Amino acid sequence: MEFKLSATEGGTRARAGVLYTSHGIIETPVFMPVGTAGTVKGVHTRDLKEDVRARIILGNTYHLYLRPGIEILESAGGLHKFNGWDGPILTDSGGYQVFSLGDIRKLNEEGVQFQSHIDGSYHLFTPEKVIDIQRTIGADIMMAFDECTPGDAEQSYAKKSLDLTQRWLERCFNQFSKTEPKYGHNQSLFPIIQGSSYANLRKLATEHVKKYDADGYAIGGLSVGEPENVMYEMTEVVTADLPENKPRYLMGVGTPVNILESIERGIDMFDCVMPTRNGRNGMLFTSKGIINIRNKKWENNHNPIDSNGRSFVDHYSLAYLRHLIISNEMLGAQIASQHNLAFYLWLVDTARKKITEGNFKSWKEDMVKQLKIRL
RNA sequence: GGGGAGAUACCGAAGCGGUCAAACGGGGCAGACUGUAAAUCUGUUGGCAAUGCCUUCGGAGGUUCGAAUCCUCCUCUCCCCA
Repeated sequence: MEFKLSATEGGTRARAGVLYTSHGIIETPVFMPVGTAGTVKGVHTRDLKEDVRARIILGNTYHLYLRPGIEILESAGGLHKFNGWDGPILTDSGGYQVFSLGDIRKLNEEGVQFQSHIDGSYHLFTPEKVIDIQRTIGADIMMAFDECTPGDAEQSYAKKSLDLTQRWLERCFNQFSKTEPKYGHNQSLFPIIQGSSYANLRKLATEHVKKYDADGYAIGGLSVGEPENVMYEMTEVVTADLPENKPRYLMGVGTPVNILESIERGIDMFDCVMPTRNGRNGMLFTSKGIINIRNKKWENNHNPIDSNGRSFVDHYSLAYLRHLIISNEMLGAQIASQHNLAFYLWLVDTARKKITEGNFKSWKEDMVKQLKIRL
């Protein structure tokens, strides 16, 4: 995998680049729709590609391992064949589930024992196993197995957690070098920088991951309960020390404002469930601000969802979408998800364009104001 | 014509002498959601000058210190038999 910077903007750390993968090129900054269980919920791959214009999507190791199971994925010929998405795929390692599954998992040096949220059965994830599973899934970008440390962790715990993540990283890279891709395309492994809300730990973590000379670097453990300004501070601390010639991925972030602020701080890649999950729950992101489509005020508004939107679903009316969401009609969730994703991709595409033109910063300032408005 | 059951807030439905402005569902209204245990979850839902007051449980009377709850009459609905 190769990454080339194509433009930077003076006075900021914003960058535009191109990431070359076996399944196609990815222009950055990029937003990657989350497809946990092998599907970006409610959106067809054709629409993802042609309408949303997604360049890469996510899958999740933990969820795919539990269902459909790696045997099925292997016999399908990998996730690309299984779900029909022929573009690049990034898989999260299950590290986030170490965080989000809270009380149904146990963590020790060897790895994490999970209790399946589906049937309660016990499963052990180790760094080695997680690499093996991601080999079988066939992800273009695999993520290291980490502990996603909560944003409000005590420094002593954050340090202990970071140390564990670092020992696991060593084991991930060992297993990575001992194994081969299964389907004839290249796979990369990205380390994840932890350190909770402590700048000194984040710096240590950044120095540590650089030793692996990976194809890209991820920042994890942000947007997990810490204040927004802390998230930006931590991002700055890390991007200051990362190599310029490798992509930086800020995991799980975020709101449209978070994304613009983080692009300014030198991030190239993002993913977040927000456009799909919040979309299903009635929240629309637009270039004019945020809409809660369930609110009564949209009941009789027959204007398009987003007159500036570039998705074909944007011509549906606000009143119609409200009706669908209120009635729990599945088309409502589909339209809202597709609209939001198309908006997110428009946002990063436009950011890229502005960086290339050298006027990102001023555009960003205006957009941030607009994006915070509740319509 | 005879016998029986019932009428509770926007809807359905508990409650059957005080702790009832009234459980629980649904619907309505609003909020949350950041590497997806989420088409989920939370709050609220008689009125008001609101740590209190006012009006409410089909209608009108009555019993009682006190009634959605007991009694009388009326109105309406449903079921069974002719």
